[in-house]
Amino acid sequence: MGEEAPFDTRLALAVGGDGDAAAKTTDADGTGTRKKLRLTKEQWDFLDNRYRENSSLTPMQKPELADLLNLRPRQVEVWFQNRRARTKLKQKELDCEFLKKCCESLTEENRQLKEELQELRSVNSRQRLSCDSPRQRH
DNA sequence: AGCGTCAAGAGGGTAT
DNA sequence: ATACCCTCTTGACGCT
Repeated sequence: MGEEAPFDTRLALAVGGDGDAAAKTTDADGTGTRKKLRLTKEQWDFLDNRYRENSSLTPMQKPELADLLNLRPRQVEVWFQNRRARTKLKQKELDCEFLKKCCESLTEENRQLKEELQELRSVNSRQRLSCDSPRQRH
């Protein structure tokens, strides 16, 4: 995967284009099922830029961003929360990959060392054999 | 149909 | 007590 572009063709449909994203989040149709909100690419990019500057919100930033992007402060808060979680998960995956490589190279090193040891042992036993054999008298 | 992604809810921890 | 965070979970949605 990777830090792929989070948006695709759905983008155009996000928040229905009326700008009132917040109103679309919960039970908008009165059926008890909450509607799925997708932030627009612009909203996402804006939040992402702010996230890259600072991964946590200052108390001033939350209402400011919410106002700017026409979202509820809670939505901005949740976005940052989820963004941090995604970053952390991504890092875990990278760490895991790194450890896997370490493990592979150590396994290979171990294999080579065992091979060397085996070789040394057989050389050693051959030498002992030749020393221990009865000496020929003339 | 199953899967991945994302926004949001729930619940618990911590600092002030 | 309340504001903020983290983690896990849920539900909607698009894609294959």
